[in-house]
Amino acid sequence: MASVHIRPLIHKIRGVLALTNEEEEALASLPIRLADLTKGDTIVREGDRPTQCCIVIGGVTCMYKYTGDGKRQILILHFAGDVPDLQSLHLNVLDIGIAALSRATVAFVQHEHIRRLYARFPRIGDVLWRSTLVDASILREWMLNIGQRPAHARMAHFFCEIVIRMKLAGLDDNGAYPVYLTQREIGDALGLSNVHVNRVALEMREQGLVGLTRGKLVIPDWNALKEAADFDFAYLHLTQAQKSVVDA
Amino acid sequence: MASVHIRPLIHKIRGVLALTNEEEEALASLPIRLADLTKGDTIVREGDRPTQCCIVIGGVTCMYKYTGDGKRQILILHFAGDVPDLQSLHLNVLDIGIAALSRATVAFVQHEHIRRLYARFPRIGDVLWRSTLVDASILREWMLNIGQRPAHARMAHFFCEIVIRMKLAGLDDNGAYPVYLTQREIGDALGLSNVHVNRVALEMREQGLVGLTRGKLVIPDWNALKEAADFDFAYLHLTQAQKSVVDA
DNA sequence: CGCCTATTTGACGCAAGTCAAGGGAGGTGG
DNA sequence: CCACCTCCCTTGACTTGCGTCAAATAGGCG
Repeated sequence: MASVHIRPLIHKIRGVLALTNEEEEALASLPIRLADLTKGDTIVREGDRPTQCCIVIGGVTCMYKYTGDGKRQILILHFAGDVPDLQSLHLNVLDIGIAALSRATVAFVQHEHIRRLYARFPRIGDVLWRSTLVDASILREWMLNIGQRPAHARMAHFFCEIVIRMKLAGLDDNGAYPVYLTQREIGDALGLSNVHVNRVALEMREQGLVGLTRGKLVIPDWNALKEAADFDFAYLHLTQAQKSVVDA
Repeated sequence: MASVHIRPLIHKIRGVLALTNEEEEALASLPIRLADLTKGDTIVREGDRPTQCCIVIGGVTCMYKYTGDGKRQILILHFAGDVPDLQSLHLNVLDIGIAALSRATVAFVQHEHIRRLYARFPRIGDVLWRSTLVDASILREWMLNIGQRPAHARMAHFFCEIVIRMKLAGLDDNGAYPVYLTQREIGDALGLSNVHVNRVALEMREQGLVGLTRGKLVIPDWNALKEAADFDFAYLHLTQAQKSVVDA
């Protein structure tokens, strides 16, 4: 009973590795449980001990964490093909929560099935491990961003990353990117207040760096944005195949 | 030619896994090249394509990253037994630099030897993978710390983590912890200016939360510090064995 | 049309940055 | 053994980026 839903994951893996038919079939026949989510739905919470991983099929999800006095930091976003809580395979208590930031579809796969897949196809295991390392690299860049860059560059950098990662996931809608982020959420991701995000966003709009209307992100001048962001691809660890997708 | 130098790594792995004699011997006979470093020495830099990993044997090292205009963010510290650039096994270009923050000894192991070790002893491979996930968890907590906590709590949190991780590595010198951090370095780790670190550090000293003299960190009142830090262990993913070390 | 949520705007305050200068402490060389 | 140099810590005065509070629009949706 091969599933068409798993396609985004296969697409993502293909960016790193040329899959054999056998491997692809094994992926396609992973037993999954689908869930449709609306904006704001929680997928897993801090302290959970999941027995399954979650694969993003469509929409945007975020990993987040709260301080004791209720301030939220959004740690990373995930798009179609990403597996946000792959770590739960090795760390049994979750240190983070994951929620949907837009309407989203996710697929749940029991750990045992992933482990069995690894055992049969170590190359797939390696790619998944690799993807956790790329996520860690993204975290590091965000930390640099939040710790050292002023609000303007910080936001620009955030948008640069989103654009590239959405392009990779095939979510480019003719130069518009359907993130459905509120300014409050952007603030939680950047360590800024919603009010300040608003001020900076208006400024960036005037400068023709980004447009953000009705949840769609538009970049009128990529080079200007990249410049403002002090942006360097390297941390995304793109393969040759992925680079050509991004450049297109 | 079994090496005594690798002990800290074995110690760390033992915190997670009871090693068989065979496994331990394989670890002890890993071919390594030792290097003695002085404070400030660079181990690897952004853009490198290493063919080896680096194991911290003694001292403190840090992973860091610079913005285009020369501001440094320290991303994570590493102590005896840690393997800071394990990621280089799967990602061939480094997105970060690593340097010594004190006099330090590190051991270099060629990738191929680590891969061979994995192949023979998958359990060791799993523990090493796990350790990259714990590092990622630490990064996430730092991001929350930098993004959402005010300077006072931020610093307190930083010290809490250092104490626990140094205890785990067996570096507790009767309640004093030999970090050799300058206030500038602490600032680079916390996204604060050195001047502000100084002001907050003095305040914390007056409150009896931490003492930091001649590179030795002393915690007069652990509970008070923990309280001030909004600190929760969970993100360190300690095993039962490790918890009992920390509580001691 | 009316409600709810998100964006926008303004006024104000503060945490933290910047600049600059002085004082220690450790290391080095004459 | 002293003189000097170099970091680092400390302090003060001043500035500013960003947060907070509060209220006024503007959109989307039932």
